[in-house]
Amino acid sequence: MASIRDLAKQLNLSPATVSRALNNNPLVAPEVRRRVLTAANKLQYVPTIGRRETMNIAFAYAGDRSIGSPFDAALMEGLTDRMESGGFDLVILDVKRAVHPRETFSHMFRRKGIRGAVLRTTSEAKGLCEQIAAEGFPCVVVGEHFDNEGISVVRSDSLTSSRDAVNHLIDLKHEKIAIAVNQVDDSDHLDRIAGYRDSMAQRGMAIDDRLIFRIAAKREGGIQLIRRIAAMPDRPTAIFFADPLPAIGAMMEAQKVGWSIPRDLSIVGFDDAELRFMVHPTMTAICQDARELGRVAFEALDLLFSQKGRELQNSAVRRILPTQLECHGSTGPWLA
Amino acid sequence: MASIRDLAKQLNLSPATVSRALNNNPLVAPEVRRRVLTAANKLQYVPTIGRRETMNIAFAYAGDRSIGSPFDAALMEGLTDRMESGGFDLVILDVKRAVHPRETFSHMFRRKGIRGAVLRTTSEAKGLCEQIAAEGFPCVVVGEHFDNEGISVVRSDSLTSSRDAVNHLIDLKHEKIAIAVNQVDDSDHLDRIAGYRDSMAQRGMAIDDRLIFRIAAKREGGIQLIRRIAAMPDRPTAIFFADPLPAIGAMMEAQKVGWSIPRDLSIVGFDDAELRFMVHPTMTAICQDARELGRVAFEALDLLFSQKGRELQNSAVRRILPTQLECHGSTGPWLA
DNA sequence: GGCTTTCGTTGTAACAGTTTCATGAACTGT
DNA sequence: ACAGTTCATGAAACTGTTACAACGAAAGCC
Repeated sequence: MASIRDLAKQLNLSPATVSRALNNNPLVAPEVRRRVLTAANKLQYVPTIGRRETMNIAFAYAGDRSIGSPFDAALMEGLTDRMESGGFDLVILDVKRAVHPRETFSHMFRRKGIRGAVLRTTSEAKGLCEQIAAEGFPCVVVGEHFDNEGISVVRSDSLTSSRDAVNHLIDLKHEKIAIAVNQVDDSDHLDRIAGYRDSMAQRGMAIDDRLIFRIAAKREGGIQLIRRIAAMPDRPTAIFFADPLPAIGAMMEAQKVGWSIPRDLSIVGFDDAELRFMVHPTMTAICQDARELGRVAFEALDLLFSQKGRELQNSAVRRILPTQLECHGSTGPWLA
Repeated sequence: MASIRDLAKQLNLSPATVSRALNNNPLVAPEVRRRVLTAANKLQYVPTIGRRETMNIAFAYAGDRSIGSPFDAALMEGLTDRMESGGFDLVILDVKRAVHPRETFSHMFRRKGIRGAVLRTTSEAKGLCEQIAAEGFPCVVVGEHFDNEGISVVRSDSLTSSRDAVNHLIDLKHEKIAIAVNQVDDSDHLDRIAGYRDSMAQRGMAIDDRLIFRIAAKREGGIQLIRRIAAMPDRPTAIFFADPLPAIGAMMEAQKVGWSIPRDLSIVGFDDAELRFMVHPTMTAICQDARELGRVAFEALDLLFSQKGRELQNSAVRRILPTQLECHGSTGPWLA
């Protein structure tokens, strides 16, 4: 509704200055820029081209750009599925790179004609997402969760399925069950640890903190973990991996060391794509439907758009999708 | 350079009508629209917002959308690597979906403020790419090649490395060497067959057409191929796969059938990502650097932009990147 | 046939945002 | 104190888009 000229009138400025402030032109006083930006946020300014509203949605990386992962690809696929019916276009973005020095994030999005963002983040960049949401820009975070109630989130529920995974291993008579989690903390991964603890406690198993491993969420991490436990006096007989790639690395390395899977070691992994079918033996894994996650993310964003007009505060959306434990060939009974 | 008002003046129309024609508004006579579009193409019309040129580049799927593959993801990663320095944004697009009925492709791109496109295509949609290029819209096709000299192409050279792959198998004393290629024809895959034939002929091996298999480029395709050759009286002892996923499917299925790799069967695959490290044993494969392909694609497009001003015709760019044969654990000498 | 109505097409004008150029204020050097 | 420089801003000119009016041709009605 509010145009640049409306903002200008309200702030006693010229449209030119407002435009410059919004575009991060250095030729504008910092104090004036701040006033313009706060006004733009308060009045829910949306840029238009001519008389048409811009129709871009961003797939934005908040932390390190993990584009290239199957998870992200599937996410985008789901997003575009739903988007094109509404005439939206998807723009790929790295917020840290795209933002100019001393520019607000919402400001950067508006400059690019973006109406809303689907945020991908790593744990260390969570604060960045909170900042964007706090600026009042319509955004949905995928795959993380926040204590902050004001942030819209779409993610999978890994707590329940983590319990299922560990229960599955206990049912198979394993007694020394390890868990391997990404070394950088992340609420979703904390859930997986919580699921592990829950299940162990509920089934009356002792929890040995030395069996909770922090590793790099890459193939390398799994390889190194196998080397570590191979040197242990009484090694675990089953490992639950909270990430896809290290699980695969571990399966390879275990076989290289001469262990047979699942006879000498059972492994439960995590899979967003079809990696579980590409290894030998096929991998028992917790599966999340990343494509569906993308679809739901767009629907959440769309809801946010329609809410934005009516009511401003406390309109956060939270969608939690179930994940499933699929049993394949990498887990078996412990016979020793 | 040319604005909507320039076009209007030249065509004796109002700016409004030109804008409508360019935006596929139905309220414009078909004859008038045709005149506007040809003029827009001739004058190399580029839309601007205010006085600023739009800075969008499309990653466009011409055929079936294969977004979700590691190859595409890596391609995008490479593209964005180079793009952001120039202030460009990447827009994901499905041309068939995005184009309105009776709308030109270049027209659709311009409507969305897109300056140039990187085209991903399947073999059956090659004609679509030729059409876009014929309309004079700056575009680069990735991964295909064309007889048509006027189309800019960035691709890997799979001919040489296909020869290397087959030579490698011949060096290992294999005598019955099969090749498995995607069942839909595609110039890049024809190259791989040509490389196979070249090498076999040069080394004095008989070419048995029954050892040239057409399969689906999915994991399933590889699985079914193994079942087929398991039933053959004198089966091949080595297979060269021209696609990543069936190679992996085949390795799995072969081991399921009880064959040991590489003792009972050698396999050379194809890899755009890191799949070769995720299977057991690690897979000998022809590797292409998809990320680099993306970088080069942007550079080609950038070159096209700068050429466009000076000279109109015959400014097609062709970049062919080398691929490499990496030897791992899935190939070994034939001892029978 | 003459009139009105309707529909399709086009132009005018008002609007969106951006940038060039000019203007004035504040600061700096002598 | 005065000239020169730098910085911030506004007016104006220019993008592209759409609401509204206007025009003309075809169709319907008496």
